[in-house]
Amino acid sequence: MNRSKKSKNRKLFKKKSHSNNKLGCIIAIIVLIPILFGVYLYCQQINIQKNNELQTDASLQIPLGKDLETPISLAPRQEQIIRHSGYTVSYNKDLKIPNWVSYELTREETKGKEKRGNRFIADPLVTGPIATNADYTRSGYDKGHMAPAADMKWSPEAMKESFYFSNMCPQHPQLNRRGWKNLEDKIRNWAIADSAIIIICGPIIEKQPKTIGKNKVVVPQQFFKVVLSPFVKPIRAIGFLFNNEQAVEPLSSYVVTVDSIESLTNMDFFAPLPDEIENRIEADANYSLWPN
DNA sequence: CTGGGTGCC
DNA sequence: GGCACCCAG
Repeated sequence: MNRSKKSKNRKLFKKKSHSNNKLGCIIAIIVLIPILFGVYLYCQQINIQKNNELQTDASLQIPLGKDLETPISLAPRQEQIIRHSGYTVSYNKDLKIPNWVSYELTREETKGKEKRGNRFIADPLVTGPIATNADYTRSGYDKGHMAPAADMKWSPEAMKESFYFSNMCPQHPQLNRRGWKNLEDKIRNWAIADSAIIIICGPIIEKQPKTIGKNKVVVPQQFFKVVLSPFVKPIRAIGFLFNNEQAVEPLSSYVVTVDSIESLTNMDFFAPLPDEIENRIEADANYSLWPN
């Protein structure tokens, strides 16, 4: 009896120990999985940092972030600067069009799948008059996006914002649907190739501009686009200038220096860059340096 | 909302 | 063909 009890006890003990081991294993796994996952994420982070170091010339001390996207106006003018999630706009209520629109497009953002919205509406953050659909209807001009919808596929919010009239200019159909669109397509490819691209674009207005619609929406004479590839070595920038008319020539024929667009618009682009770098890249207009 | 138009990869 | 820019009704 004694023996039997002892044996039973031992059995019980053994059984208990076995069950403890099992429980221990499960707990260990539960604890280990998040730890391993954390380590994995940390390694990825290191990798990303490493890649950025590889792609960026660290010695240039390039300040990253929104400031590079925001041009400085050298001449006073009507403007309301609005930062949307997908782009920043300087809206001009006197002209009923933007002075400029800027945003950064990353490689990741180009992979977005959000569908084109097509709902053109007033910008809820604009104070003052703004264009309507009726102003554009049968005007002979397209509602031309400055920040294109196709660059906002990464977020429903950004997609919606891109259809605000603060992001729209009267644009010749044969510019909007051809030269301008071709440039947008090209820049998307550059964003993929160079990991990110900073884009600033807008209208150029003549002295006595034509207007359309009841709201007298100003019809720009020209459109500019300046592009910065901040993560390549050497860093590069390029400018484009289109007349607001049919644009069917190869994109290279619309290339100008960023400097020349600064003169035309009285704006300073990419000011946070070290002067030496800024001066060099803004005087350069070499289309062949850019990815295909 | 749908249908139609055009150009380009 | 699909996608991008749109237009009109």
